[in-house]
Amino acid sequence: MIDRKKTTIYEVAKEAGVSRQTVSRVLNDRPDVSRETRKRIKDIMERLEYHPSAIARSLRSPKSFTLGVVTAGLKFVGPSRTLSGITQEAEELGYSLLLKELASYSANNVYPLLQLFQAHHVDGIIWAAPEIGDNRNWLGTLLSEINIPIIFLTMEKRDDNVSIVTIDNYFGGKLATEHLIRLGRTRVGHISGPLDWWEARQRKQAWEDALADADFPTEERTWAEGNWSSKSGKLAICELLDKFPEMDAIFVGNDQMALSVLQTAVEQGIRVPDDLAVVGFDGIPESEFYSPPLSTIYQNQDELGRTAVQELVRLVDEKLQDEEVIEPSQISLKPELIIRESTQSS
Amino acid sequence: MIDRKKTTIYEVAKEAGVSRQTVSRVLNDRPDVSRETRKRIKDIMERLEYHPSAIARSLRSPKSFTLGVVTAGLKFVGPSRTLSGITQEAEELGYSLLLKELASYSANNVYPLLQLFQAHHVDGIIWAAPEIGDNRNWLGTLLSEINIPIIFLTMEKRDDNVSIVTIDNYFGGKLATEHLIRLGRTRVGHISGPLDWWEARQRKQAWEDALADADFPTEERTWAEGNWSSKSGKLAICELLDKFPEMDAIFVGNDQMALSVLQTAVEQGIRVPDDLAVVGFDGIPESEFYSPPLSTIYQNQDELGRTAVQELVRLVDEKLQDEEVIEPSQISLKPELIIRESTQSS
DNA sequence: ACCGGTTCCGTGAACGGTCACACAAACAGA
DNA sequence: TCTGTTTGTGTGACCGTTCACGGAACCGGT
Repeated sequence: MIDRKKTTIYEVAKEAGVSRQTVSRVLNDRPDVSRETRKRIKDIMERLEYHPSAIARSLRSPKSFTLGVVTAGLKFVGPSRTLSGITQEAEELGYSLLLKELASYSANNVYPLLQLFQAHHVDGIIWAAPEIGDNRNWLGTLLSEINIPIIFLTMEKRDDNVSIVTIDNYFGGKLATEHLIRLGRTRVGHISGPLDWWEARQRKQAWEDALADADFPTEERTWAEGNWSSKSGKLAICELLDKFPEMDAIFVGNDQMALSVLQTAVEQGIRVPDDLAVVGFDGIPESEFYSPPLSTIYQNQDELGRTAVQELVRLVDEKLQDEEVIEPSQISLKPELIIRESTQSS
Repeated sequence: MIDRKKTTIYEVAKEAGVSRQTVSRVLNDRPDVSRETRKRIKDIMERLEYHPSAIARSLRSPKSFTLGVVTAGLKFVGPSRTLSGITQEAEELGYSLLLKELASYSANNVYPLLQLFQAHHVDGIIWAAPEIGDNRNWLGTLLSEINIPIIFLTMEKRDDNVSIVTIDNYFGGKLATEHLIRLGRTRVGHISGPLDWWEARQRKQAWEDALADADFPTEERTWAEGNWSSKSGKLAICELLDKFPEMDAIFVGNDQMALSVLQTAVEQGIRVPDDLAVVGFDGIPESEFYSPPLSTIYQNQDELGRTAVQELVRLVDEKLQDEEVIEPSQISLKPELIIRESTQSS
């Protein structure tokens, strides 16, 4: 099947009694080859089990059909779901992926990464690592120097022409908080994600704004900060119950932390939703099987990844044709509210 | 920083007044270049912001420093944790990764995949997709024809010389079941994963064997099959409570399904662990925050991935030197029992 | 019989490096 | 002084493909 010595275009050409260029034309489905010759060459390629070398191809031609992907925090559900969407869509569009996971969230090693991608002639780059602290500072300086289309996931809209695909976290936060308000809750607490994450800030801001719109106060003592993990959620809910004992509802920054809220409620004899209504964020499949089932904001990370690939490929192709001036795309996907028993008794 | 037209080895050579070969020698840290020349060339490379083309390099030289990775089910926790370990270790060892996710678990599209990896001149392949049904049938026929080292994750040991790194699922199942037996439970049920998965079969077999060793019977009515998801766990536990009402302990195939067991216990007024002791499998971080906290078998998937990369790189280097006869490695990592309140009241 | 347009195919160069080898200078030992 | 070895450097070919040409054969139309 796969030979020790791989067959090249030359051998196919010799076998068919044509030049290598004609074989190349067949390979790329160029029109200027006669029916019979094409057929004959294709048969020979089949028989010789010839497969073109992607490496040699990307060395010579402007397109490599390879995309670079930067991710971070693969051990968490969100990033890996997104990556899954990316792999599937890339497969369908005929692209391979060069994957890099950022070990830390800091920005210091961005340049070598871009360098590596360029060394591998990737056609485009998907930046799927979360926006944290100043780890996007390099954008201003580096981005203009790069000749490779980049698409960013989950980051704030900008005025410069950067292409972005994101999930509307602010909208999601509004959905969650307004749902609680509509239930008649007036003292709504919040456990945020780490506030150097843009997503965490968006969700928290939405919580504040929604309550302000309804003329309910938010204070320092009505929220606490976690780091997305269940463990941090545990600490946060304990702190919050202490600071804000009259709390009758809570919007938690993600489902993992919300799990700890439910556990703590059980331990302390707090009835959910009667004493405390709980809404999470993410909509992971397990949330339906918490006790009680968790109301949450579902974000379709799979689609996020797929959309990113689609847009990036569009950018790549546009660039290859127009040679100049690509309009950047800024796409925002809307999350959805899922109502379960942690806010509404059945 | 990153120039529009990338600089090549020629420009560096011209600037330094030497031949391209000398520059290449500096690039590869060959000994036969004088101190001063090396220094001068390195400075010039710095100044010109020269970076070698990985593509051109892998076209000519026997090593590409790229590994192919095949994964499946990235949206689940296990595979993505493993992948995370792979990315980190590959990064440390200076390898890039070409990632492919199998859309389905069937075996039909293995050949194109191997073909693709070969076209990209990968140095080695990590097969991190689970062994399901007959999706490893291709091994016998294809493997011998391939000239690229492959390492398999999580599969049964074989007599032919295939390199494997795996977690000892049978051992983990023993740990879990024997723990329950030691607690004095005599009617231990089981919810398995899908039995076309090798891992699921191993865990179930261990459950049977452990109970047999203790002279407790296992019957058709004392277990049920799930598909790893919480949803399937829900169905399974309901079925099992019906078939096997006197059950006083249960070993569940993974933590997600165990979550549903706990939820169902709450709903039906079954006290955990008093009426029913529960052990899961995987040791996901959330399991500590279930109600009650879940006893489980922790498997270090991160290390699994790291080990796989280490072994693969070893194979690659050996092959490059010896030209023949590589001893295959079969490594088995042991999971650990974590005892929490779902089996032992605090 | 001449011309322009298709249709089909081939040749040299290029992509950006590395490999094998040749070779000159410097140094050592006899 | 001659030979042998080490040290440092350059030249041509090559990896496997595509690009920019160029050109032959055939067609219908005048």
